[in-house]
Amino acid sequence: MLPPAFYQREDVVQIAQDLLGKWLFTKIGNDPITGGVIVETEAYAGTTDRACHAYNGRRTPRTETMYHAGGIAYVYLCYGMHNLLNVVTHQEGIPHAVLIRAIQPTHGLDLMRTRRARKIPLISGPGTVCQALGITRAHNGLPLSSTTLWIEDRDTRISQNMIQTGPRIGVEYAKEDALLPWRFRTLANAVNSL
DNA sequence: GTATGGATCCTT
DNA sequence: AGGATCCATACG
Repeated sequence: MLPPAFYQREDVVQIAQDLLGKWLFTKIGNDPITGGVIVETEAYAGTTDRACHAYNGRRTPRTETMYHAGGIAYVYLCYGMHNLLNVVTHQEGIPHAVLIRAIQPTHGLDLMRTRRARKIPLISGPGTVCQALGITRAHNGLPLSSTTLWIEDRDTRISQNMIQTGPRIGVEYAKEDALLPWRFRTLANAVNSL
């Protein structure tokens, strides 16, 4: 389990990179454990980031979760049909978050296949991650140290030169902030050698 | 109260 | 390239 201090650091862009190689798990009800290694993330930097839901201090029932202290899940519905999982970071009152975009599955593959009704060599895309792991808005606000949803550090190392950087997906409306290189993903060969 | 569009995914 | 699908938000 990662300590609160990991999530509560100031630099959400750094945390987004540090989350690569961490292990994300869920245990929903009586289902077996499902999970895998985080291989793609995006940073969302609060009130000054046009792509962030909390841009310009927007504070609504939905965004409220991001204003909590780092170390909990922010789950919201996107495009009317997809749950998206974020890791809340920074201190209370600062609405930073990291979107989990993809995992390399390791645990509970059969169940994840059932949930997705599809093949899962690598679970790519934030909507499909939640689908495979059974994450819904019911998990919004849950600590990432809970027994239902948690992140572990298993000393999996992703070296800096195995991380690819680029602009975030689907945020064209964010004008100049859409160009920020705040999307991070591990190269395929780094993933295969896990 | 209504209108608008989205941190997506899948099929054509 | 486009349709699905509906909540969250902004506005009046």
